[in-house]
Amino acid sequence: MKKATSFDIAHMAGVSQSTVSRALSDSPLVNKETRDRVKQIALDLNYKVDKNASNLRKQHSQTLALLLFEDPTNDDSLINPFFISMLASITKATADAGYDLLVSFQNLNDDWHAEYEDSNKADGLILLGYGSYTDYEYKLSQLEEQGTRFLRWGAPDENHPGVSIGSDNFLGGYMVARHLIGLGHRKFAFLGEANVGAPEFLARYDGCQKALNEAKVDTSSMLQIDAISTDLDGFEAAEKLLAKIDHISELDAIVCASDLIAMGCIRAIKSKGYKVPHDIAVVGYDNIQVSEFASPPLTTVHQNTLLAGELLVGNLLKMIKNVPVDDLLMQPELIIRQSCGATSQC
Amino acid sequence: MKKATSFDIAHMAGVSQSTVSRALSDSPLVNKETRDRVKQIALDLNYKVDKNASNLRKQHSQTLALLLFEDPTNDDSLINPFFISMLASITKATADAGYDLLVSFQNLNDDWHAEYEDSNKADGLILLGYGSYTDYEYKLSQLEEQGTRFLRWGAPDENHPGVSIGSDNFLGGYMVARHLIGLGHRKFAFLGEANVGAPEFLARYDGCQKALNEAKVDTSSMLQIDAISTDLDGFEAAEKLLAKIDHISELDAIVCASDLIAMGCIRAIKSKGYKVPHDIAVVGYDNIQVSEFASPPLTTVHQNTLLAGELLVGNLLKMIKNVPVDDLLMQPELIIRQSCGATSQC
DNA sequence: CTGAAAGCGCTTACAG
DNA sequence: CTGAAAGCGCTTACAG
Repeated sequence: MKKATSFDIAHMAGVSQSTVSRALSDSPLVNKETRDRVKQIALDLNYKVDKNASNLRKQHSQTLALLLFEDPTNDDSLINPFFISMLASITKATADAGYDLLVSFQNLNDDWHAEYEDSNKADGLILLGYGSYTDYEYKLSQLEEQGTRFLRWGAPDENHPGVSIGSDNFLGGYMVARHLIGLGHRKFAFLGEANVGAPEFLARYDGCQKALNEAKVDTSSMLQIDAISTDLDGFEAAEKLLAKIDHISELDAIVCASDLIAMGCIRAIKSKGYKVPHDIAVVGYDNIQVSEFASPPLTTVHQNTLLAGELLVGNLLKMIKNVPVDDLLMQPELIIRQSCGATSQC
Repeated sequence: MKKATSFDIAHMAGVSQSTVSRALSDSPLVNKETRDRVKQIALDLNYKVDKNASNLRKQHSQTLALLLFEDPTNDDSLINPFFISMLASITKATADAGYDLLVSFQNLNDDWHAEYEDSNKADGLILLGYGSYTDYEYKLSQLEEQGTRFLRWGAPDENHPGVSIGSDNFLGGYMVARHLIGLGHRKFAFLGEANVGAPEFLARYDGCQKALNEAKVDTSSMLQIDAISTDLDGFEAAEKLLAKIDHISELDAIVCASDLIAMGCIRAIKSKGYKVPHDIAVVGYDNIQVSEFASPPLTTVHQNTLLAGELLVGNLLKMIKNVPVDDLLMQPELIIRQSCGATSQC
């Protein structure tokens, strides 16, 4: 059976096709009785407005595109749990706004910047990725040049084109260190890259440093080992760290740049026969689901992904309506569990 | 700047608009030089074919829709990790096939069945949901009646309309029990719903029973406590279970219908001062990421989500091309870790 | 309140 | 190998 068109409805209702279109879009221009009749027939025929035709005519798609890209050094079968959480909230917020969501995993090398808005597949883009945006800053500029509406998840940065929404990683790192200092810890190590290639991690590291400096803790000999956000890298980084010291007592606390790193770190510590937090405190970042079930449960920093998704979608929609929008920095929240030694049940 | 159209390109290339269209779609009908010239101009202008126009004309959308729905009794901010894994693999497989993916979280009550294909937003649907399909069997029938191409994730079932791809939960449950029996366990309990409302769980339960019967284990007094797939429900179900017995030695092994249930179960056992697997073995199902980092690491059943995604997308694409497609049952895989007492490091 | 008409930007028979 | 033309199914000025 061929799909019904607005002409079919018009014929059956004894009105013009224009009237059908108006009735179906609840135009106040059409007589209530006519409208109800048309709507009933549409319902009976299971008629749905053809989106392609409608979008072509209206010159927009009523859909948003979510471009997810991860550090290609990561195993791509394993999506960062934090992203997943964002994905879920963006999906929800998009649906709530009456838009469709096109989801796409992008390789950093692909020609992703061009595909979506230009072809009218989406009215705007959300860019979600870890790591340094410098790698594809050129692409962002191009996006902007083309007049594409896009919003980036990440720290606002004057040097980057476009507007962004991000979580205050500096503050998060600061909060973590303040908390550990308050618990009496003084000898710190940091696991995770702390360079411009990983701006989120670097900000966490810097925030940490600030708290230590404020507390007059000597950080000149503070150890830092690179690790990307995986359990395995965390494990290996912790092993390297442990190999560098003579005795576990040389360290009070290990600040990990992410929960995944912390999970691996705890594994490595345990495998050497040490106990967390008895021998050493470990904290993570992200509050991924695993962190709650870790042993011991991980003290970490929570980012409100639900709010983030709503903000991302809400502001992108504003941009599409040509409402100017500012960068946004969200406040993280410290989640205190057992791994730092703060609670009794260790 | 207004977006370039194929007419603009035609004008600049000094050819007709038809030729531009042909050149851009690599039609062999057009002279190589003409084609190259047209393509170069398109590149210079950053021209992209308008999808709405193209789709309208071709009468298909080159996109697939993924409809995710969960048991509404679940907290909807928490997506089942197994789904997430499926989502990732479906996204990838869809992209590999050159299709776009529309993602949507559905409420079981919504009018989801009608929206997608009828409006030409998608060429086909993938339905992904836990629980019983009987609730919305009517909607599936309607989908079929309308000639919508759709594929369901779940156990093939003669009573359900449409074709499905699923994992053999009965076999998974059977494998788990066989393994535990081989380890010498005889006194079993099952945590998770085992009724028609949760067909996946029921199949796991039944498979378990079969192995026990084959091994001549008396199952007449086997305890079973309902739980949906959350950590909290697992915790509460385990507490109920523990309250029903006089001493932990009355139980050898607890088979949990999902990893999330198992996580809660282990927490409950530990909180009572017992040790897993020393005092009692616990196994899960799904092999979600958490299971590996659990303490002790969880013995569980892995479902190959990567393959599942490829199969789902591949077969849906076949259906769209009117190639007949059969139901598929995938083989699960037992993942042996410490929680069952099989490995030394307990 | 309603209808006839134009046009969104393509693809693809049809004709040469 | 190329072009003129039709038409996909809508929405929305325009005219009444």
